[in-house]
Amino acid sequence: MTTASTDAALAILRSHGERVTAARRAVIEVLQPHDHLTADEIAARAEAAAPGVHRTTVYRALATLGEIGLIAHTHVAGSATIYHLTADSDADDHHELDHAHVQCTECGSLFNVEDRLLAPLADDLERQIGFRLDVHHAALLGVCARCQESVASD
Amino acid sequence: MTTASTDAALAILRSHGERVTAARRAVIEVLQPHDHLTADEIAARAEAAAPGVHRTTVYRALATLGEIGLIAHTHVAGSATIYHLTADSDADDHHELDHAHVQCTECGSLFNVEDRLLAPLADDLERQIGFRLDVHHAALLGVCARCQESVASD
DNA sequence: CTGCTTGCAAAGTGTTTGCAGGCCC
DNA sequence: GGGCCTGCAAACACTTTGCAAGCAG
Repeated sequence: MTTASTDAALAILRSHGERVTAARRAVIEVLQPHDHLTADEIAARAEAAAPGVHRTTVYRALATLGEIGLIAHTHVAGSATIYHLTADSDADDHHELDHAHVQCTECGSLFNVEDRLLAPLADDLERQIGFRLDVHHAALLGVCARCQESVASD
Repeated sequence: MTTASTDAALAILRSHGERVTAARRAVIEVLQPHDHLTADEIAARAEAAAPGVHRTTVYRALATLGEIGLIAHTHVAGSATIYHLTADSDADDHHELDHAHVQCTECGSLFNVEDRLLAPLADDLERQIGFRLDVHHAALLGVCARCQESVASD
């Protein structure tokens, strides 16, 4: 399950003139089953596939893979950025539909929002100020259903 | 220009059982003319009104004023949170319409987006998953018109 | 072999916390 | 005066950078 799509991703890596290393392979493999991991979580789990991978290396691998477009990241308010594979990186494409993230400022939970819901907004922005919105790049904030009884803060 | 609305804000502060101090007054005054300041920028400018105000104190003042609802903040990707007064805090209410922020991942520029554009999305989220969106709380990311010729990164 | 990648250490942001003293009410 | 606020120092979480050694191609 991992190997097939991982190899596809590595092939893309190579085709961009980048070297295939244990660290980069580990990062991709770790992201396969888990979509919302922080750099530290990735580093921790990568230990299994590539003992000794340093957090620094994970950050650098994430940057490289991100430039190529194999992975993307989402900024979440007040805590670590989360990373995920893009559809491109997954040969099997058994991926769920692309989605944006909304985060509850109370409990921190992340929810997925279908891109479709954000399309009208993106269109408006493009038309009005020429701004090309990337709906995946930052989490939208608010309060989830479960937390709406409690008071608000951050 | 500052004094009138500042006093109104301070009255609200007092009415919440909080003490009115030089540091808190300075934070409010500094935010009056400038809407998008980071904690550090606020601390730097507050020096004028209240010499010696420490960054730490600014953070604590911002937290307190935020809990009361006099100010709000917006998380921007990869850099410092920006703070602004809320409509409540401004007696004169000569405020521009409330707006959300979109940020260019290339040049870092911030743009305002009328809340109106985000209303349909907020409604959808509320209906579908009971999530109450706070459109002001995090900046949306994308690429501005001027930067769209260049390549992308972050 | 050439030089892209890595590991380590250290620095860099942005923000928070512990504690003693100071000021608002 | 009592206790909330402040200043200072230090710690904190996350991320980046410099440099010598290592491995991919």
